[in-house]
Amino acid sequence: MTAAANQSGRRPTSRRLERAGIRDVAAAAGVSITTVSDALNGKGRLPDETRSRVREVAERLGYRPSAAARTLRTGRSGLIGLTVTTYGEEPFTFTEFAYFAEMARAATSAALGRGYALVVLPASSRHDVWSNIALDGTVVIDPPDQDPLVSELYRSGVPVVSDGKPGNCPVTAWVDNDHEAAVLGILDHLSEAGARRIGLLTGTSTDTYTRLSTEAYLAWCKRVGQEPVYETYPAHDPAAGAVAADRLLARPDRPDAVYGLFDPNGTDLLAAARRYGLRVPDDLLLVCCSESDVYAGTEPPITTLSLKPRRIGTTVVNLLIDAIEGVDSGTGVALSDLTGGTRLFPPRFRTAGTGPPPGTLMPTELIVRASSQRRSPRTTISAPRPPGEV
Amino acid sequence: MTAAANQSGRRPTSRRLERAGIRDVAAAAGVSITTVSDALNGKGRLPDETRSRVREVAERLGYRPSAAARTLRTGRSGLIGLTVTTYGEEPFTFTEFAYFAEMARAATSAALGRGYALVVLPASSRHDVWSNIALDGTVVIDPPDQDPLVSELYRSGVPVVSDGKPGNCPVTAWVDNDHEAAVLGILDHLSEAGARRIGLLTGTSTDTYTRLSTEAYLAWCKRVGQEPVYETYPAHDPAAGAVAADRLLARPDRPDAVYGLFDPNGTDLLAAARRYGLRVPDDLLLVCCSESDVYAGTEPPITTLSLKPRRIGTTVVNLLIDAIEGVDSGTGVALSDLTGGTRLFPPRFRTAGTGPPPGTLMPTELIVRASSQRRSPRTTISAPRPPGEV
DNA sequence: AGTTCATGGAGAAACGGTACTTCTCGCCCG
DNA sequence: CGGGCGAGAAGTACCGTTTCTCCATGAACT
Repeated sequence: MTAAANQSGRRPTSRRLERAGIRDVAAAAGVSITTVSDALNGKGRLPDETRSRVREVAERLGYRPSAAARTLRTGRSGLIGLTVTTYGEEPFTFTEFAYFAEMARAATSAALGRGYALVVLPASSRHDVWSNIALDGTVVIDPPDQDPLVSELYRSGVPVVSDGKPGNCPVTAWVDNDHEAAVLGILDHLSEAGARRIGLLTGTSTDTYTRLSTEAYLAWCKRVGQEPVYETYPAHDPAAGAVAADRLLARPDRPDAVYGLFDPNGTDLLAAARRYGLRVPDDLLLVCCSESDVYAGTEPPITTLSLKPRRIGTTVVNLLIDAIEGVDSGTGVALSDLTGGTRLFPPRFRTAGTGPPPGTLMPTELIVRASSQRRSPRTTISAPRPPGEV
Repeated sequence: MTAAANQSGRRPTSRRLERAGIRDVAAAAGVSITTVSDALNGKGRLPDETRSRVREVAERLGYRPSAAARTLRTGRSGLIGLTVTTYGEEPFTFTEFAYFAEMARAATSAALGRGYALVVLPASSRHDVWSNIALDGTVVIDPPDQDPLVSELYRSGVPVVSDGKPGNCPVTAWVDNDHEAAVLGILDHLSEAGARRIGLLTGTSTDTYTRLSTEAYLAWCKRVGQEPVYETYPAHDPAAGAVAADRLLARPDRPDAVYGLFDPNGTDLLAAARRYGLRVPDDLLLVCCSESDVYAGTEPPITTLSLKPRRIGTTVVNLLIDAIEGVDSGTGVALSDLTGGTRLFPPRFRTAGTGPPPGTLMPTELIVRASSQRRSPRTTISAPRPPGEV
């Protein structure tokens, strides 16, 4: 059955050593290309015998369907963009901080588990790079207010799910930690450990994380009647953190406990404390937000707040893929409900409509170590573990 | 000029709110789609007036060319795969170690700079994920001998460049550090600092890095007449490292200097030394291979070997894109030369032919800190910086 | 006046699949 | 005995670009 591909008249020029196409398989198996497509994709009504025969022929010919052609026809590429923010001159902070690294890893893994692959794209990349890639959807990390990129993606119909509650950008959905609850929890924790004046090391940027956390701190201060004691610095500048930590401990109204919002704050504060002869936790209680496990090994070990980035990454991707498949699957599996808005943990998805995009708040986890306890150190107690993986 | 797209008779069904296509632009501008394509891509012979008019119309309509269609037609997707190895049960070690994280970041950046985006793909992902993505080429990190994935990619004509000298897989090109020179340099450095018996903490896996480094160590021992003192452990198991470090220092023939091949070895060895009451660097000289800057802050700071992952990532990607564009550009910019084989720093590219794939060896950098010096600590001396960026 | 040539642009064939629609049977049933 | 039905499979219109070929037209040249 060498009814070659040429017989179909579709290949006028002599075929070079190019890859086998679906037509070659069809010719070799003595069936139509429709049958080949159906057999390989498990569609259509075909007896198992035909199906397996076609598959075998395809295997023998080393046939690999063209992803480009499939994407063009089906409108789905199986590609998800992972937008990473860019600070300063460096292309992006992707993998710079443990948070992003872990989040990205979990996101990649989750996407792959559902048959999608992730494309890493800095938000600042040239427009042509973005539009040169067929994306089924995009995960955007911590979008700034009015991000033009996000707006355009959203407008052009590409689902966008953000990690971090978006400011003014329209997104399909978003996921974030309950930063307010986290900060309040830490402040209470420090209070219970005996802190009388709790300081905050925070950032100058206006992203949601910094803003919500700082606001929660200020609200707490007002509530308990403590004068706020905080220092700010540009979080993306690693050197500035040490300086700010020093400033905070050099103040006349020096705090006896500090919460640092960013990953390196723990070591910065520890070093500053050492310079001022302050002993941790005796003279100074310390907590910082970090995903790094180096704080389990510092002297003393430092209590950290984990944002559980893996959980976030997984959730974000799943939400995005739900949106992609829900919206486009045609069957219209109406998962829609209510009017959208913030809800707690078990994420759901809203298919269409107006109003605020649905958001999901994920809990954080406080890993209590010696630096925030005046007695019985070395105990590691976690907040009650919520359901869900990771 | 509402000569609508329907006039062409190509859109029988009523157009919904879909994105504008090139036909819509052509109709709106009153030209043919060829002209639109040429105008937008800077091709063809068109007066500037037409060009700018078409561009303006396209802009007004919010036209974005379909990446899928372009890919199908041109055979180029602008996508590069970044294959990450997978250890144990975790999906992949991507971003697990600082080396990979930095390398990936540099690779992403380099690719973007040349108009390509990176797709992160674990080597273990299901075959269908791989073949579902149109890749112009692939970067593979540390391929194991006879990697079937790499073989198939290579066979199907996709350029493959590996980070790490490949074992038996055919690749287009590869980049690696000069591990032998690095290890010999460290051993000499430790010797000069007064070490009499240098131990090695190495891995059990058979990847090139581990193998070459260990062999270099053994060769050095034989040359200087020292009995080898080393312990091995599965490098992907973080807990095993501490145990192995302990074993090494518990030996009757305890070394007075140790080089640890993996990132966490520094802290592991430091902790083990403390347990045995050994002072660093007085009783024990320490060097480990790491990209982490925590070793600048340990007590004492630890001398590290940096593999300069950013430089590697950049080089790998550039080599790959050279291969992609060199092979397919048709113009045949014959960069070809010689017969291929290992060469030092300035990377070149071989277009075709048989024989060993061209490899590029990149130098490493020893960051000397207190842990490997008996006198005058705190000095940071680098190896002479080679040309090239980063 | 007829041939070149450059200019500006249109036509249509791919690219390689997928998904409707249609066709041909053989069979069952009224 | 005709029509409906369902299985098995083929036909073919797209998906939205790029690119190759070709066609006018007018100016310049012989």
